[in-house]
Amino acid sequence: MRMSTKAQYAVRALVSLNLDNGGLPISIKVISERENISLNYLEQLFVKLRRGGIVNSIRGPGGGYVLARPAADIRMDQIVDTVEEAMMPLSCMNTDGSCGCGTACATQLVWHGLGQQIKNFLTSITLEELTNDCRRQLKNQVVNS
Amino acid sequence: MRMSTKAQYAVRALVSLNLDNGGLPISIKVISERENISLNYLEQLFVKLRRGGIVNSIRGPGGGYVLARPAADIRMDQIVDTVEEAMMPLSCMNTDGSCGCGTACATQLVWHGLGQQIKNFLTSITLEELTNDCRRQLKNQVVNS
DNA sequence: AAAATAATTGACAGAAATAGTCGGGTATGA
DNA sequence: TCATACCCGACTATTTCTGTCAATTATTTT
Repeated sequence: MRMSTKAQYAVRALVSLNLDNGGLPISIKVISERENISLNYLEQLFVKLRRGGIVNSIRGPGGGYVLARPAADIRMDQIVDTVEEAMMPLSCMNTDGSCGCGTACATQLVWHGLGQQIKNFLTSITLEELTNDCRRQLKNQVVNS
Repeated sequence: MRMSTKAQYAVRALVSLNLDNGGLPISIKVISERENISLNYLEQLFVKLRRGGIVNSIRGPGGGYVLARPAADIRMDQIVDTVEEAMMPLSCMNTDGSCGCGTACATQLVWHGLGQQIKNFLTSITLEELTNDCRRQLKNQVVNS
């Protein structure tokens, strides 16, 4: 059971994007340096995020990316779905969607239920909340130093 | 986000093992045919399951595998943990466990929380429950045919 | 208009994990 | 002693993940 780095990077990058809002677009070059993620790899992710309607791009000098809607309206599951193709490509499914098990198969129910749990959890968290958590952490770091 | 076929096969195989209990051991050859899973691959899984204390093996003719304890005492998370090495090898962790993020990183909290959710879910289901679900399904199939 | 900036795109490559195979070995009951 | 069935390690193929490179297109500033 694992979550791809794609999803992890995408979330981090979006938090970073939302963190420092003067309303101005931020280039992925900046995010790449700040988050220590390969520039070219980030590009790929942002292409998907743009197509998925999570961010808008602004070209030319001074350009970059901005959120396509308020951070409070962007949920974790949307980010993950956009960046990874299939969440839980699952089970004893044949390519046609039928069950390839020899015996009747109750285990499908389990994986399906698990998928729902994950989905529910990710749906319950917005980018705004996540960013606020991050702001709190940053503040604590300053206080402690 | 995906669950390996290892985990899926292991669960199916164990349900199959528990389903047909005359108290007699069942060979993986039978399970392999019944569940349509490669024999040699199943062997690998059962080696792990045995080492993990989920099943016991009985060698020689008429031998096979039996559950090492009552199905009601075998939980899904134990099966998955036994058969996959690392559940959620996670995050922006460096190899030493520290956080490799440039900025303070709240996203770790999310993945950690997600891991807990998954764990909780899998912990809440026993092999016995799963097998009963399967028995119900089989009964319905007979009625409908 | 030209130059500079920055997004856009697609092709490609290396590494790692996964899935599955093969062949021989060992214990055991009939 | 023979057939059965587990035991084990090495090997291979495939896929997915992660990341790189190069060329292009669009936009703004000068």
